[in-house]
Amino acid sequence: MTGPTPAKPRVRDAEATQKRIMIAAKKEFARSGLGGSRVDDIAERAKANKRMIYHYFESKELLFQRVLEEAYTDIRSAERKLELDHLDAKSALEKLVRFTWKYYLDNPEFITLVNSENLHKAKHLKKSEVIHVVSRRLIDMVSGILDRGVSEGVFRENIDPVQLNITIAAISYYYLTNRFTGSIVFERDLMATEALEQRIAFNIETILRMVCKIND
Amino acid sequence: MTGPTPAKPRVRDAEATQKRIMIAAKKEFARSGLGGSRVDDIAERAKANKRMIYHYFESKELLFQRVLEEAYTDIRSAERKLELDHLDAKSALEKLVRFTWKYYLDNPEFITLVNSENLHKAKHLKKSEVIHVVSRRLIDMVSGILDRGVSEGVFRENIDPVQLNITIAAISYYYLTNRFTGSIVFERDLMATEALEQRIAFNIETILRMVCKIND
DNA sequence: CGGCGATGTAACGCTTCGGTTATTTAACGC
DNA sequence: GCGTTAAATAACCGAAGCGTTACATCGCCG
Repeated sequence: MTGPTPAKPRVRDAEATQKRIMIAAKKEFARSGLGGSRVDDIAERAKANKRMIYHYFESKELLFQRVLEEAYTDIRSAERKLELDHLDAKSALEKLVRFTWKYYLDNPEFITLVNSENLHKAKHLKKSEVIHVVSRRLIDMVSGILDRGVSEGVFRENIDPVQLNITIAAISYYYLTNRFTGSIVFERDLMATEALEQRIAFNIETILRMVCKIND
Repeated sequence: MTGPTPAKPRVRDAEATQKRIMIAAKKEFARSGLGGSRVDDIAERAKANKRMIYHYFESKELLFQRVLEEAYTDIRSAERKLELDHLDAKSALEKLVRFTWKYYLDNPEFITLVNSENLHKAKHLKKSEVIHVVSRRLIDMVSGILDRGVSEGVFRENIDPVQLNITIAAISYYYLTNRFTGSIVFERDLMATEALEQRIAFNIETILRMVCKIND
């Protein structure tokens, strides 16, 4: 990707400018949503000119679509790198739950982008081509773990992989996206270190008790 | 509140106007978020004048705060009307899970308002006085059910009522707030009647398996 | 080395939006 | 009925905000 001439410093670099715009846009969209973000702010943050945004991305909405697509392909690609196949089913599932939690925690912009997209009834994601390919692989992964768990005799039968997938995401996603109102409603700092540790432990237990035949 | 003269029809009715503004604002804020909503649109929808909004509510933000507060007191008051005390612990918990699901389903604006507030880091809810009172009652309610379940010998001990509360909300909330992107990612209509029935069943099972000592 | 497309800058235009001012009109006590 | 106060309207203002236009400059290839 860096090309055959990495030593040659280019003053004008189309690729680098686009990347800076994407990174800046992701941050801005995550901070303020699609409607709340300002194109001028994105340009400034990207150390680029507003004209460049329209040159490379055509419109604010198309830029948002690109950012959103990248966010989805990024998380799906990280999931695939987990290499869960060589683990026993229970360990694989626990690792997936842990991964999901940590990914949301480390990449809070993913959550905000998805929230913003749902406020717009997924009109941008609808136009995306790649989304189906990467999504199917995730479902297949969970489906595979479930099947393996049944063969091993540790998981219950006939669990819908989609429902499980949604639940794994839900228990981490909700906690983190609503951390501000949640900290007020429940009168405790949900982002304190011990609170976070307590939550991931609770989440693992929730999922394992859901799928496992026997619970200690 | 209606006063001693309910039969007398008043052309100018401060109370009614304020109520119309609140209802209109709730719809608009739910549809577009705080940033995406337009004060003019709220005024039009309320069949009032923009000046009236500023007269009664001072600013767009304070109007949002009032709408948000009302949304919270509404759901908490509905929860209290459930009368779960006379039920056995397991039935009470199942009823609460069903209620939460149905409430989010019937009042989608609650979810969008909370999302919008979290995008703003709960700056409006922070200023609210009533929120703590109504929230504490919810936690006490779940805490009571858990205690009763332990006495009855059906629930496990030492389950954190706050974590359980969060999880009950999460598994319904996430499914519904992300129904648009979810329907694309999972390639099925998450809002189809059978899909909704499947989900509530899955959610009840998730919660009961989490707290119950023995699962069939 | 010269021209041409790709990369970049700056300033502007037209609309929208939150909030205000000026003005009108209904209700109600006296 | 009449004057005062509260309720309501409409026209307006300044600031943003998205997107464009006009203009400059770099790099590359013939």
